[in-house]
Amino acid sequence: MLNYSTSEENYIKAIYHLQKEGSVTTNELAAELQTRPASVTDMMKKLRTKKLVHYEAYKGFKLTIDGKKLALLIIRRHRLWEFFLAEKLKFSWDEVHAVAEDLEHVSSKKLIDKLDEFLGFPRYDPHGDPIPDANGKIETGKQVCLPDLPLNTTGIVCYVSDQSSAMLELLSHKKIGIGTKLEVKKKFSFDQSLEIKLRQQLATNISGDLAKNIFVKYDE
Amino acid sequence: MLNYSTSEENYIKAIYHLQKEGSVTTNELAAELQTRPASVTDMMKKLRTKKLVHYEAYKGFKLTIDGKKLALLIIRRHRLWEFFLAEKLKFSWDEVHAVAEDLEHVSSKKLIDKLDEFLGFPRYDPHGDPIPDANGKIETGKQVCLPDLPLNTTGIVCYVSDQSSAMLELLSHKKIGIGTKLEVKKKFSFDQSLEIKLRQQLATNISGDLAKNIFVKYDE
DNA sequence: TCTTTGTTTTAGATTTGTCTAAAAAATATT
DNA sequence: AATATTTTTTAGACAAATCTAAAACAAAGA
Repeated sequence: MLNYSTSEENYIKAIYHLQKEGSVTTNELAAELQTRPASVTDMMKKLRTKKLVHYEAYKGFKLTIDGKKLALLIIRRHRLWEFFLAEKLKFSWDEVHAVAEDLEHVSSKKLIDKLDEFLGFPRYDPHGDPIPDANGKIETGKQVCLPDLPLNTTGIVCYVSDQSSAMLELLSHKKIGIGTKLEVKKKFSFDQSLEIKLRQQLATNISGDLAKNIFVKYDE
Repeated sequence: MLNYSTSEENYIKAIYHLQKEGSVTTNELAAELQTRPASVTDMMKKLRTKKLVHYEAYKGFKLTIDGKKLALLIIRRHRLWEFFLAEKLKFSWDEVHAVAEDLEHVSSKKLIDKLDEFLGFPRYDPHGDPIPDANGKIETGKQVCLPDLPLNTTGIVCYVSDQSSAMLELLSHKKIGIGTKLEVKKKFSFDQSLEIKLRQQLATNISGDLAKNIFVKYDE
């Protein structure tokens, strides 16, 4: 894999994030990167000659296979550093992003793969976003704790952080386990309790304490 | 502390390393940084306006107080990352430098101070060079294991890595302890054994196995 | 001291990434 | 369909960091 400038990497990453589907426009990219449309056009020409984007004048851009690979590599670096900062250096949830923005451009492959190993091959960053593996494979969807599941979005329970018998007793009584599908219908700010829909039917209430320990996967 | 470009930081670091004493010349710096004398002159004018170096045309350069502070900060980052790479990511001794060259330019103060804490406030990097603390204080001298002590240079024993009773018995028999002054007079490649001078007088022989576990401080 | 040699600086060009302002193309409106 | 609006691209400029080639300066030798 060749080496790319910080600027090139930031463009590639931004296209990846915007390119949920369809292609990305000049103005969208300029807004995302806090830059001017003219700068975007300049950079797109360069990334086209490097075969990282498909681009024809006035027709928007899409990542090529190579561009997508590069994007996933940068995201891998970013999310591994975020995990490191939160887990090992005890940065708070909201501080990790800014620092990872810088660290993600350090390009040593060995560094990232060893960091991955050191961290125990984590699968999600501190925001619940999946971390691509060394081959660029990435899970679809996101993993968050139950209070962070958007309203009326189906999530699948995938992990429970507190494994005490008291916790497990409560869960089995409510018939919630790994793989259970659920939706959050309402959040009560008073006590952080949630009203959820279980297996497309039953409505139940869950305390804030319980909800914090339940992790679910969902598709954005 | 303001923010400086990677290039500016590399110049500052290079001046610090060359500026053992006296001032640094254009050609010296150009050689150190693998660049051209003309580029050095250009950069020196810039660093002068930023008050990081003292510089008059044709008279060489010296770091200002601020320049020295910045140099020590960069060296702190570099050596902490080296320690991290060797200690946590299990990079080998000779691989850490290149990667740390990139990491050292990530400028978050909080990152470095938290990394320092995470690593347990190490005092020496994997090459035995001292790590400046958060205030920019740095020890003079270097810490290495005995086989790496240059010939005919006085070192002071400061640490013994293997603390087994067999090891300590051998050391006390040879009257070597923390604080003992010694010099290496000869190294035998056949078995890595050393001939050393103890307390400015006695000559003794030390096996390679023993020598590897004895750490000494010395001034360069 | 004058001259030669070597070092350092200047002048001008290049590359990368950005910008502004104007032109061109695409899209929307009447 | 013709016109107005918005989007995108081009053209030309700029700052940072570098380079080459030439000029200026300093140091050393005759």
